Amino acid sequence: MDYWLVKSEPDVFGFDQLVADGRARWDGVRNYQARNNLRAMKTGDLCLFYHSNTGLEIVGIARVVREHYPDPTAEKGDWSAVDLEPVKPLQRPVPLPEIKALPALQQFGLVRNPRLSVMPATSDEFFILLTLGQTEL
DNA sequence: GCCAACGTTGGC
DNA sequence: GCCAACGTTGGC
Repeated sequence: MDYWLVKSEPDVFGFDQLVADGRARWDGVRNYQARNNLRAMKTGDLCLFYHSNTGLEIVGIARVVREHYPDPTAEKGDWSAVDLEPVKPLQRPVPLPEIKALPALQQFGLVRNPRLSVMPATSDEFFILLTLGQTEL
């Protein structure tokens, strides 16, 4: 089991939308590093769901329900998508400044490379963030 | 709306 | 293959 963090702008597709839809195709990624992370996802892996641009907090947990396949929104190039379903919202969203301030999270992708849209998390990082979010699996 | 950071492109 | 220019992302 691996852990990840995915970003989405809530104005475009927020966690509430994922809950409402029950399932979503995670497409439109056009960055090789992010794409390679998508390709490394396995069914059952868990993703922290982060709201970028507005919100700036981790708001929920999602699960990979379909492993990577060619991104149907890509007109050219070699891009991939996965499918996600919601697991649960965090009882308490975890804001970015709090993540940046924690010594234990200095290696976390959100802190080290804030522009990457799909990134791995270690299990330590994942569960620290769940604790901050006052949420259990 | 600005700007810093990063990735990508293209000329040489 | 290097590097400058440009575009995009995302925090502030």
